[in-house]
Amino acid sequence: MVGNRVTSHDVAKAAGVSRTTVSLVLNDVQGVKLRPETRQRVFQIAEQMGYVPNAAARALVSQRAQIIGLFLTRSSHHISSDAFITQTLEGLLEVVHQHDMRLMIDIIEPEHQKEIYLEMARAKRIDGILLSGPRLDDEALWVLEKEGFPAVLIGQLPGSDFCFVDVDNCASAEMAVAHLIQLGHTRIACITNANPAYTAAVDRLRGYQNALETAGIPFDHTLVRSGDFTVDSGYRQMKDLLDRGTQFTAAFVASDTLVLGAKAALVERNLRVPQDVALVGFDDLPFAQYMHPPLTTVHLPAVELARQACNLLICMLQGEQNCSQQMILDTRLVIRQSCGAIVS
Amino acid sequence: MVGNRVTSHDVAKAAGVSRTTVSLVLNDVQGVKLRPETRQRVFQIAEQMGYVPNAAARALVSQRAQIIGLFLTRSSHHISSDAFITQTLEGLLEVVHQHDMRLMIDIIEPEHQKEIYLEMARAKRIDGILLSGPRLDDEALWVLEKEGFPAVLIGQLPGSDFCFVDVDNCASAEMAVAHLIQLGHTRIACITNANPAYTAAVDRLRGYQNALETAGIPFDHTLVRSGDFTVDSGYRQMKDLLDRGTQFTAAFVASDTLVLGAKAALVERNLRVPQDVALVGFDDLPFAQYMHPPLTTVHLPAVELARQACNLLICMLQGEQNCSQQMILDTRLVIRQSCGAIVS
DNA sequence: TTGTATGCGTTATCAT
DNA sequence: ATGATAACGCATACAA
Repeated sequence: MVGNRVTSHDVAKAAGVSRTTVSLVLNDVQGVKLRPETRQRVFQIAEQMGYVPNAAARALVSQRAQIIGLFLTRSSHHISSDAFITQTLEGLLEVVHQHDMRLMIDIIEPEHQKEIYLEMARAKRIDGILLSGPRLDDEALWVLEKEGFPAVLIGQLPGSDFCFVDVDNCASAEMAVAHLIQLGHTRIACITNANPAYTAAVDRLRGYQNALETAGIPFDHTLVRSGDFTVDSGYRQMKDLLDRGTQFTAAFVASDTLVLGAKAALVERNLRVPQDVALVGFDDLPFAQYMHPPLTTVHLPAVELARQACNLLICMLQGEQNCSQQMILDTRLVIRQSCGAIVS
Repeated sequence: MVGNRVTSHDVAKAAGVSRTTVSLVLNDVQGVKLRPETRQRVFQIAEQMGYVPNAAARALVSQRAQIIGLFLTRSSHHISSDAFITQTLEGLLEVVHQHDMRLMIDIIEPEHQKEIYLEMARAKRIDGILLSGPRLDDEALWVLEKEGFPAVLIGQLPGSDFCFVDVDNCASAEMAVAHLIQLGHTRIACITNANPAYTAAVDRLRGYQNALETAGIPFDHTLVRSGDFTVDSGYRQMKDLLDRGTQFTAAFVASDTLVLGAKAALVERNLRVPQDVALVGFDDLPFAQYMHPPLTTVHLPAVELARQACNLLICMLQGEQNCSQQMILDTRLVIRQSCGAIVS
């Protein structure tokens, strides 16, 4: 029973017609008049035999796999605590379903196997690529661009012509830090969400710097730490900041995931939020509003980001020219209670 | 440049050999002696032309897509806050890479589109199925079983012969609740992780009941609420429990994700953990140890669960008979500080 | 309105 | 040691 599936040939034989007719009926080809009774019979027999056209054969002849590939530029070790991924999946699957396509998912380890998606593209295993979190040091990306393979970035890659959907990470971070400054803070620590190979990480850091500069607060590199997507890194970096005795009254942590860890490090030292240290996050993950105190954070429209990226890619796949090339979605600062009241 | 890829024909022509030779060289077919210089040249030219065999053509002839399908039985609305998914992905991708296969992912909405994976199976779009969180009311599963399509469940489906990898949800929950009872609690609330269509949810609830029964504590249905995977549901159900004035000194929340929400509801009422309400979770998600107080919870080896399930499936795919059919992985209660000290 | 023939790009079975 | 040829299952231009 395993392996030998029913083919269009079987259906044709059972229905007493040719394979062509079967194909015509099942694909509902327009401009072809078939006798209703024939159509009816074929349809019914196909149904009852459980016939489903072979995907490989169909892909081979149609030159489209009907699959889009999602690639995550995280090392496998980091993916398990990344809430952004599930939000991306939600948006993607929604759109993918609408277009009767499928989603293939993979991660690109920074070290090796960088060319996985190049291979998948060349093998036509996927029709298009969605790349979440492009890295500046990703060489395969430039090849991809040169070959003109349909791709959309969730995030940005300065200097490339890729279509992308993103938020303004820099301005958003600036907004968050400005909020802290407005509350009277001048010693503000910063823990980035990832290492500087990720464009989003450098942009958020730049936003932090801009806010400082605008307020005339000198930049102090001893207040800055680099995270790596995980809760644990948030804890470690905040602990390190504390261990070194660096003085600060507020912290901008560039990802809510890391905030969880950072807050734990604070609590461990009996430091209260927001009385001793005000906290601003980034992403507005589902749990942010349920933290104690509820977290003030930059709302990132993650699901929508994924939806738009997927729509854009599918638009390109359908050969449309008028699909807008690059989109920046709005963020907003969601003020809750982790920064306390305004001290004007 | 888009679409017209280089084929084995192109490579053969450029190398001055036949397509057969190209295939032989690139697939490193054993038992065939090719002149080293020919092999060398073919290899080099294929490399420099960026030739990658067409996946569809290869799948068509080899009858294997080299893809395994992961199906999540969550509605799309629930997936975005589900940390279990990312852990599953981590384990899966690791194994899938080892075997040079790919991963396709999809969700099965409870309402409709139940037969998605049946179609993917019949279309041979995937070689095997990994189903995370089987539901009792999933009819397509029985068809799948009847057709003998390779599948492994992450979770269990009583009454079916599917291979599966799971933990003993009942015993684990019982262990967690027993811990609470041992600490002197008798009024213990319970918020399940999902609705009763999910086998894991009913098993965990049963464990709760067993612990009560063993301790001679009467079951009180007013202490039980049903969650739906989300942080929000944890909040709502705990709030509801509180609103109704139900008395309890401890709560077993069958998923750490929901604990986040449940704890927020407690805090909102100025109830302290563990002094006023002791809390035990389930899953031991990455953030659990960083909660305040650090969460006592049942450690679920989620990544390992996925790894084993994937190994099992690939084992079946390779036609091996000796792959163990069903596995139960160990859990353990990680005692942290959300239950306070023993009040003996 | 329906059937025949061809090609999609590969692998596998033969010959040479 | 290498090349021609036949599937794999489908879609489709073309013939009937």
